[in-house]
Amino acid sequence: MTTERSRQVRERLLGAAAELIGERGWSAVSTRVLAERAGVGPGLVHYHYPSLNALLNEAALGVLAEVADQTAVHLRGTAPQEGLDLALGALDAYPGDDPTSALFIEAYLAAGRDEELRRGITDVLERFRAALADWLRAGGVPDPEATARVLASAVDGIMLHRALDPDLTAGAVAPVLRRILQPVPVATEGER
Amino acid sequence: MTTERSRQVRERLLGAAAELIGERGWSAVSTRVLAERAGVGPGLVHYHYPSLNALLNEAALGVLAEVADQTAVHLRGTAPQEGLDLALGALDAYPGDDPTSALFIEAYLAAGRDEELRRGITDVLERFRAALADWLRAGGVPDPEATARVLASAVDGIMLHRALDPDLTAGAVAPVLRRILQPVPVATEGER
DNA sequence: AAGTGCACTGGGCGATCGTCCAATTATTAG
DNA sequence: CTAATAATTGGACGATCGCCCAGTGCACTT
Repeated sequence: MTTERSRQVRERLLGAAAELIGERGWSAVSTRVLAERAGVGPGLVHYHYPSLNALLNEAALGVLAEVADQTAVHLRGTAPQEGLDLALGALDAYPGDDPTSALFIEAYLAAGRDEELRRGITDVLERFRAALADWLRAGGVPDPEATARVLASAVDGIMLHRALDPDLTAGAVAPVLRRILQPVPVATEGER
Repeated sequence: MTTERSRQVRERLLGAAAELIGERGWSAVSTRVLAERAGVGPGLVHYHYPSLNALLNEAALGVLAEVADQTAVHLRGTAPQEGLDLALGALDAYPGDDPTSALFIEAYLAAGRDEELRRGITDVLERFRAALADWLRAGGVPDPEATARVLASAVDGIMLHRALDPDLTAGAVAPVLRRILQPVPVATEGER
């Protein structure tokens, strides 16, 4: 039987893994530093998980799913422009060189080399894109499906670049990204 | 003295490094597999380069600079819409799960953990963003500086997502991304 | 108190890591 | 052709890797 204490240990291991993936990079996380960060013996990793990689997969997927679902919930019910500002503001909490931002990118890369992780991330991403498309559709944004894809990619791209370009703040990005949410050439009456 | 033959060997080492970074990930490239891929003895790596990481830095930076400069040249003189289609078409040559795409992302991540690499990539990126901004300005796109930043980020983000979303083709992305290049509906661009 | 079983420790296993270096080969200078 | 220098090899070094496992501690039942 699995006790409450062991559940807490697994949680600490997952938390330590999420930190270390971002700090050191996916393939540079070792069982020993992971165990040390979690405050347990080195052998515990392979007691609770079949392999180190399985632990890393679960840790990364957990963080991704949590951030994605939480973002989708926060967006629900807001107008496109308002929601965009809100999402970008939340993005400002991740400076780009923090462990969480790096974890996202590391997970995407690792997914290209691990079939199981790829499936998991694809599921999370598909759900997030669907929620994003619904939100865009409700806001009257044209071509919501394709727009959702591009928007999700662009936000991750900004997260990726932000570590190398401190000027890439939400304030600088928002006015440009806003154009994506507006209908094409035909001049309608201005909002704002 | 450095002979022609040794120059070719260094080139083969750099080429092998660029491949392996994309295939295995930055921190999973070892001196021995690198030397084997380049067809030389394992000791040659540290004969030509002070460390393995120095070789990886130079290899990644070389590819990045080449792609960036080449893209900037191709864009020069084209109209915004036309150039965007051209750039996205060229992007289709990288399916997302190919070594070159992954190399880009790996290099960005590694830059967060290596000060020297960070400086090198920042230079390349700054040059590319400046060229992109000039091109946008010539095309009459509003706020060319910020637009260039967002566009560069978005393209990298699409490259990142493409490995996980085969539907993210140039054809699906272009119509959405095109909106970025268009002025906002209401002519007067007020500032706050 | 003895028994049972999960949680956990710490060290051992062979493999591989980055780096270094003596020895060997290829190239060039005199 | 010989001497000198550059280029290259393959193996050694200690450290670290993922994984495994015999042994210990602890909570709970009987």
